Amino acid sequence: MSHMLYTRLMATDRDSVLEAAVGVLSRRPTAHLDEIARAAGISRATLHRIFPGREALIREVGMLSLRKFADACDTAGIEEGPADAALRRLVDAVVPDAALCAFLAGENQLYDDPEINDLWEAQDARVRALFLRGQQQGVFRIELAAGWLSEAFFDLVAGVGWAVQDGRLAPRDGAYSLTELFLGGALRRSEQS
Amino acid sequence: MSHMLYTRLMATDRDSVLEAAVGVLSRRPTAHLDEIARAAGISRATLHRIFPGREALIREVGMLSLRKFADACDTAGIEEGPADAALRRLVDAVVPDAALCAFLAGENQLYDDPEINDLWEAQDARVRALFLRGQQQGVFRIELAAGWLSEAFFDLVAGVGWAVQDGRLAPRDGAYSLTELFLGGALRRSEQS
DNA sequence: CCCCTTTGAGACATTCATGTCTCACATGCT
DNA sequence: AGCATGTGAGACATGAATGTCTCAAAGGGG
Repeated sequence: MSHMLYTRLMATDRDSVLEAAVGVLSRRPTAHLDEIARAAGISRATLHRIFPGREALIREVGMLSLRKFADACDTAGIEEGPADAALRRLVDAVVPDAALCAFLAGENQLYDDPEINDLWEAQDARVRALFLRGQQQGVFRIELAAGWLSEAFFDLVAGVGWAVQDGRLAPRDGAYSLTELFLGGALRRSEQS
Repeated sequence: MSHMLYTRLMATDRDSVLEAAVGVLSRRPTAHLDEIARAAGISRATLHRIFPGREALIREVGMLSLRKFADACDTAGIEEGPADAALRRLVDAVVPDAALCAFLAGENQLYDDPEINDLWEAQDARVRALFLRGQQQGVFRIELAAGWLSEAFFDLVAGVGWAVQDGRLAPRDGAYSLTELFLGGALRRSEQS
């Protein structure tokens, strides 16, 4: 009985620790465990009790980030309807977790793990497919490779994550700024489409 | 006499080592000194003779990167003429050294150094001023904050650096892809401006 | 041809983050 | 109150990367 309760408490604890870890690691990938533990409000000993070691912690953060990104793609339904509308939905779904994407972008060592790499590859393929579909639908420019659009999109999502974390961008401006710049570009147009 | 010759040799050596270091560090900020030395084609001992230690090496790479970026801003003449044309010139000037920007973006610890931070602040201010001028000239959209445009621009430059380094983007496509996406956005427009 | 300088390879000490352990304390339940 | 479990603080060992040294070899200049 108490076992199940502990399990549930541990679960929420794990996630809250992981989110605190993202906050630190997305900004400083080499942060010490002391720092991460302090950010999570626990001691280094407890951190070690939850995760066997640094490697495991990083891995778990990566898995959480990828899971959340996959969830965002699901809720946004990026394979449904017009590609531009799908992308707008994706932005809205993913910007709240932009810090996770910033972490994924900065922690290249993550992709040494085959499972992580496969998961990432799968999500990346989904996004690439979205851009490819958009080009076939005639809503995205065909002069820019779908792979580049996908890559640039991730870069900007990560950029929003960093900017919000450092207070250079208001959280509520994130989605708008990202969507407008990515879809519309920086140039002002006399003739509005 | 031989002294001056040595000095010159050392100087070119320093720069070539720094460039090799950028190649490694922009992708893996935690790379060991062995790795960096091997990438530069020298031994760890010689690396230590040129730079007192890891910290100094990182610092020098940061200084070189900032210097090169400042040079790119100078050659592009970003404070001259229409802002959109200035930005195109800046892209052309900076894309060859995009890996350096990728390094600057990933090595946040760099900015603990006041001198580095000041140099960066100065360049960032120049780019922000460019976007602000563009907005005043009516060529850049005013719905997007100049600070955000500047930040997103750096993110995309770094993204180009990473993509080129990993072979996901052809070097000669870098400038075009960056300019077109950043200025024009991903959306295709029926009425071409 | 000899000497000077630089380099590379390796051994060695040192530092620091990590991983492991113990113990005292707090909290929650019976 | 008594007990059990989880936690924090700290000591300690370990391992890896760094910093320092020596020495033999290579290359260049006089």
